[in-house]
Amino acid sequence: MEYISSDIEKKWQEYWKENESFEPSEDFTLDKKYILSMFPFPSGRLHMGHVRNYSISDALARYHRQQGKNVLHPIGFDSFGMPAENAAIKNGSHPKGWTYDNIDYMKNEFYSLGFSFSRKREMATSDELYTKFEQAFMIDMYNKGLLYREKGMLNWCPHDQTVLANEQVVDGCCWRCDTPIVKKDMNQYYFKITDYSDELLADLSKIEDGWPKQVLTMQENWIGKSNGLAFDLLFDDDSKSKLNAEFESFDVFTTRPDTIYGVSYTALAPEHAIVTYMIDNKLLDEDTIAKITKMKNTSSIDRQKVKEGLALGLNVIHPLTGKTVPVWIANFVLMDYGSGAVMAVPAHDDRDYDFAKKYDLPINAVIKPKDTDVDVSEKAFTDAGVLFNSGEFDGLNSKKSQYNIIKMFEEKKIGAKTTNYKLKDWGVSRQRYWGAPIPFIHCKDCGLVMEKKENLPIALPDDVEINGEGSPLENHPTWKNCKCPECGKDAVRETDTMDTFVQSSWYFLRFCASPETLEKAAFTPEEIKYWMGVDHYVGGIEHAILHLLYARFFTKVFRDLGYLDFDEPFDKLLTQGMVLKDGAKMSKSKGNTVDPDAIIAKYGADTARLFILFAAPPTQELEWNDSAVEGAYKFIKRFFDRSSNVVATESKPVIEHSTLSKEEKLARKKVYEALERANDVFAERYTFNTMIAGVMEAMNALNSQSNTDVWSEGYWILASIMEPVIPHTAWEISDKYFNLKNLSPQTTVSEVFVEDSITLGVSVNGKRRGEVEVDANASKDEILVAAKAEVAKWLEGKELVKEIVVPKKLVNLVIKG
RNA sequence: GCGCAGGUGGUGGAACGGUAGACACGCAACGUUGAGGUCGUUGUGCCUUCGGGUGUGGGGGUUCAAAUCCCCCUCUGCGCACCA
Repeated sequence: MEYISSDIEKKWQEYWKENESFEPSEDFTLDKKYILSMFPFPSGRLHMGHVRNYSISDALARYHRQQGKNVLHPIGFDSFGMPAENAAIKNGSHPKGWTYDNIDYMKNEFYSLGFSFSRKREMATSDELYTKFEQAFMIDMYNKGLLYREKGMLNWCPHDQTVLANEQVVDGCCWRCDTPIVKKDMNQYYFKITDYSDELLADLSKIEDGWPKQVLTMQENWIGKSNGLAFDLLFDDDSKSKLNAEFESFDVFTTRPDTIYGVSYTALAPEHAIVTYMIDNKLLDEDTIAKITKMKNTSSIDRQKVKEGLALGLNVIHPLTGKTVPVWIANFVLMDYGSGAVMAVPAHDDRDYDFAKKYDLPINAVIKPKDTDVDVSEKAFTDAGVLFNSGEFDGLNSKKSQYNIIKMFEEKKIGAKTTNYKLKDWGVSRQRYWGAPIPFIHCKDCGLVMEKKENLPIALPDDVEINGEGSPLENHPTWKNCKCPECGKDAVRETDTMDTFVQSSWYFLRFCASPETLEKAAFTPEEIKYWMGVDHYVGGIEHAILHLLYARFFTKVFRDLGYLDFDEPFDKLLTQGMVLKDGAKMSKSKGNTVDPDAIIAKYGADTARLFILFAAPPTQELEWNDSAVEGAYKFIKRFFDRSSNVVATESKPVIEHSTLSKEEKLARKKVYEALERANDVFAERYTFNTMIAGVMEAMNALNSQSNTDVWSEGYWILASIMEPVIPHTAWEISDKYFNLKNLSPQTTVSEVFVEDSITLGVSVNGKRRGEVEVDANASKDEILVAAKAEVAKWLEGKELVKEIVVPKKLVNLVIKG
């Protein structure tokens, strides 16, 4: 019988659909596994990265299903977002039609790959039902103070005409279209993620066993916690009067209080309130104001290129020495970190050093290495060391003095130990159409008012014109008009929509909702309790910060809102590597893509899945290789063809091992080795490539013998091992010969590992010189006699100083002379 | 600059201190074939005077034994980056 992939795959895909083979049970007493892969954006067609992502999660899902677990393996679409609008502008399509057409197409692709998703839980985040529950959460979060509206300087992408979160600005440019970001002053909604900075950082320890270290580190760096001293710098009298007594002081933060005696100037961000006051009140000359304005309008990338500054003509008093210190503006001081002002110690900070050199400011060294003198004539000395020229702290090391200096500031009540974070609140409003509307209303009398929950969802209007200019909701003639839920007077809806990362921050909770729950609630507490946390989360490393941080944040918020009672959503995270071709990431612009549909048409889904899981371990990059794909196809064909050696049976054949020939014994051993490797791979290593290699070895060994029972037993087990990888072929074989009974937990047989004789490597001084075959029960002395005979020529005339026998592995003889 | 990951045949990759290169791709030879492909068998790290030598980015160390552990260097990829 010939292997015709299309016939077999179609047959089983229909069978799985008709039999609802992959729907999870609602029996919450069963052992569960929640296997989740990051859901896709409905871009139109699957790419190889998708195939890899879902091949990995599907293998996990199918394995655990075979093991008798109640498996939830859902799929959905992250379907709001700008590409739908961009397509609308380009082709005149409607974002909704475009999106749902793409979803239909991609769903077919998924099922043609044989992925074992729960069909009943399919959803898209642009579904009105999804929006309904999400809007209710927004209202809850607002009421809890976790969502707020504020005017501020925002990241604005001039190309996409929308605001971006800090996380979405990459190297000063838009993460989507690479356009340089400009700052724009406007109203924006924020999630108060900074309330959770400490917990998001601390709880990384709760998931460190299940997450890649790289991701943990990236999140840690992103949150960016640093401890230090915050204190006020008081203006001298002259400066106070210059400022019309409006300002007494300003606040600075330092992580190096040990260098405080080295302060030779201070610097404000160009956006600092004192600078703004001086500009507004004409306390600076025209030329200076023009320079500051230019500084403020320079993009963040350009601002990093060269240090610029200006003296303000103000002085503050050093809190410890009492000396006056000049106040400057410096472009490297960031308004949104700390207080937007710094104390500058050029002798011990690289940035301060460059700036001092440029503007000829004093460089006063106060820290030196333990054993030598310090030299700051060429560059700053930024290491920790020993203090000098530091009054009562002379002679202390950096660490000790930091503690003492902070303590002294606290005792004198002129400063305090302070923690700063790089993490900022998450700006979530977008001035776009294709997103979830923010369910808030602006009333002239009542101000910002929440929509009533019974009126949700606030759905998008379909009749919009999308031309890329301004917000279609803002320009819609009627949609935004409404009545105030509080006073009933005319009011207008918020026309901003939510960042699409909001939808992906809780979709994994929505998947827990059973078909019965779907309409009634986002999910029930029982469902969440049973299915969460996600046992295996599979996705790309590119989400290491954005999505994974936001999802962790939402989980903690939902916990505090009382919807659930755990801290972290994803127990284990598997970040798959990229799919490359010719050494570069597959992309349309590079023209090096391989279309999954074409591979399925030519070789079948099983071949695509086998190649992808065999070519590299899942966490590594995967280089596409056409002839290796061909190789995967040939293996499946061989696997299928040789199944003709099997005799149909409904239970695994019982074999009397001792009566078998050497080849037959070896075949059984290889089969059971493959089984043990498979169990190990699924338990912790996920190196499917080695599991498949084990099956190939077993196949090679089976082919070297002709015992029908050994063939049947071998296929009983190998088809079970391979089912998560090549499900169609495995079900076809298992159905034909085993009535599918072998797709179940497999037990090992210890007798196959018992050997009559074993081969040991023999090395002399660690170098391999030969091998000996000895009886399995041979004593150490017997082994040594044989080993010495084997390598006699190497031992001749030498003194044997040590003999090491590693059981079942090797013998090492150490000689001298 | 800081952090993380990594460097093994012609290629993808095995080897969780114990016979380096499993398994596969590629290549070569032979068989099958009118030819090509498929399929099957065999070989394949490098050098070699066929004794052997050498070999996991480079150098050192620990060990009876190191791709694996430790130190230094180097290169590559990824992330963060004027964060005070």
